[in-house]
Amino acid sequence: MDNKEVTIHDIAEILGINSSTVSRALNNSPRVAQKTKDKILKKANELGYQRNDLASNLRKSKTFTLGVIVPRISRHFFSSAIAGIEETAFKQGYNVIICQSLENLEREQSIINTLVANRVDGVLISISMETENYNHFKGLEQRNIPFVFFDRHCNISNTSRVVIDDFAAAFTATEHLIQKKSTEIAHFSGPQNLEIYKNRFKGYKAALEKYNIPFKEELVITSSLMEADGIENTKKILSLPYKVDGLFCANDVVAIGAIKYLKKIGKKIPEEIAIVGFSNETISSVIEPSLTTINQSGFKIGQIATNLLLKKISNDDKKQIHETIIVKTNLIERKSSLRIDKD
Amino acid sequence: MDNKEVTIHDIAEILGINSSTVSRALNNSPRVAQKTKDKILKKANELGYQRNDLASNLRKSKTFTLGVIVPRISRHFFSSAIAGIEETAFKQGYNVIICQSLENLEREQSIINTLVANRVDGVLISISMETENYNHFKGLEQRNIPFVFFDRHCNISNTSRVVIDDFAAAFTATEHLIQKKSTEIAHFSGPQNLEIYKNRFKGYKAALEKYNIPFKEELVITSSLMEADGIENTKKILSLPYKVDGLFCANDVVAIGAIKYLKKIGKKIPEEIAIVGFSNETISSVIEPSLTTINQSGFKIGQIATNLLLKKISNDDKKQIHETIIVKTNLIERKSSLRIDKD
DNA sequence: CATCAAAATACAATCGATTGTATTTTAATA
DNA sequence: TATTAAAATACAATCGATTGTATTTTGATG
Repeated sequence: MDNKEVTIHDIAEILGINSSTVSRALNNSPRVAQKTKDKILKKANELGYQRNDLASNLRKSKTFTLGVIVPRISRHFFSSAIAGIEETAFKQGYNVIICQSLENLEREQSIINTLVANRVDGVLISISMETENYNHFKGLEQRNIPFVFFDRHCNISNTSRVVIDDFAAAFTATEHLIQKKSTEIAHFSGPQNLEIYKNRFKGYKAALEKYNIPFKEELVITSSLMEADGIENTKKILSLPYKVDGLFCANDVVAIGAIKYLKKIGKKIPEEIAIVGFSNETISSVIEPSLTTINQSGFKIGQIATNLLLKKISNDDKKQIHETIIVKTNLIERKSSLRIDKD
Repeated sequence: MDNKEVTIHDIAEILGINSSTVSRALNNSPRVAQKTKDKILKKANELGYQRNDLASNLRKSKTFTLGVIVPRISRHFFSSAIAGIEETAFKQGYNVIICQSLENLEREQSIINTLVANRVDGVLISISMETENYNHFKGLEQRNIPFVFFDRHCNISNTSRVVIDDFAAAFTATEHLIQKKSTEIAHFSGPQNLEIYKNRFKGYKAALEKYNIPFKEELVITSSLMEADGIENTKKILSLPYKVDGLFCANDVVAIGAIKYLKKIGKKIPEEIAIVGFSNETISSVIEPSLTTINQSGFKIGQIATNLLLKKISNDDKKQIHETIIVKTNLIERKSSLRIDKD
């Protein structure tokens, strides 16, 4: 009836043996006789014993816990990545602490502090849109806590990352619009401190160049890529003195904002303007017209990143090996870019 | 350069003082002179000291951590609830560990074990579809770990819960279909071990009764409420020898499956069949026709549940107070039930 | 039955921070 | 300067489990 928790010492005392034997028995050590093990296990169950991981982890200085930091869990890409991370981690006996930065640098830093304070064995990170300084990651490095970036990485040297080829994917997306006869192609880009958006922008630009389409500054709009931004950005490109007939968005959410607004004002998609997004959110196949987009498997990226991290954790060598793994993407062609070829 | 972590003992030794003073200084205790505090803080920063929460929590037997168990984080309702939970918890200095049961009882049990082993101060739970036995919750009770159910609760006596009035909401939804001139109304229900689905079913039935519409067993189909179930269930009701002209779904996901299938085979929504869902997923306002649904504020429910839990945690009295808080819902009328009244 | 290696168990230090109590230092007062 | 209360700091036990080493027990062998 009392509030006190059952410890191995309680079990030891009741059975008249030493707590070290109880500990070893509960961990199924070969140093304890089977008969004793049985006795201890029985009593432990009887008392509802549950190991105190705080004490255990403290002693072992090992938590079998990974921290995961994502901008927000509600994004399809990230929740799939988390699924992949958890699956891989659980299989190898690791637990996962999921944290969302909500695109906020301060929160990202504070999360890292908490994870360090709780002595996680490693961290998987996809950085926030605000993240421009990398001191908090250096902190992890100094403390010898291995970490791996996935998707939204940053350009520190000597880090491991699992990413997609944003440049190539953006190139493909833009090329697709060109092939669908778009000639004035706008691009809704994200914060330029993030490598992924920088690279998507570069891919867009490179595709234009390949097809000798002049690059126009005013066709590129940088924003936080929220749905509301999609609406605002769209208004801007529609106010240009010429007709924009293609749009490549750095994510699906901003593309969906654009589609909603364009539909509202009666613009025909894809006839008047063809649109390609990025990420393949759940909603993208449902909206009408359905959104052509770059598909990146969050699940697979999560799995690969976790395996890489676990490898780093188990690698006792002082010198960390740093790897960059690039995961394939593909273009899913849907109705938002499906122009009937007129030739 | 060495791997060892900096502890208060290291700081103490360097400064030639006792570690207890260092501890008190870092916790800003009034028992330490300001001059000493400054000295200690400076040295701590210099060495990159970061408290070991494992040790601290062990000593204090308090973690300032809440566990949250949801079926899956990708559901809009749950990710909003988590947002509400985190906001409330952080404000009061608590951290949150998010866990997903993936609708799996075994995982739910294992998560609870992990949370107990890590000595969380309290748990917020929305149970899985498989959850039929409640022993793992009793375990929490025995260990004096306060917990609060939200949304998907279970009918154990003496527990706290934050829920919606599923009966009333379902009644409203069904009544709405009746007012829109539906007479043969099907219902896609979920596992009957969950109170919420039982109550939604009861609300559906009660509405039929009020309007003297005969209840038909074959119009109610129970499933896991996934999108694929929506398709299968729809096939079944379409194969009936009479025409079903209304459909009330116990969640949006199954409703979306139904809409997709009905569209595919060319059935007109809402003209031939009017549909109402439940939960107001993000996708529901985007699909065409947009889905009429019951809106439940996950964020608010999360906030309220957390406040209740924190109240229970800080309440040192042995006897726990158990409360049931009911949060309001509302019907959002969209196109899937928008029949032009013909009178 | 003595011997001895192997098996089983006990002892005690340890992980790093906290905290009640004891001791020392400080500074104010007579 | 002696006295003393208050302020500051030191000491040591503690949280609960783990683990290297020491000791005891067991049982097989000559």
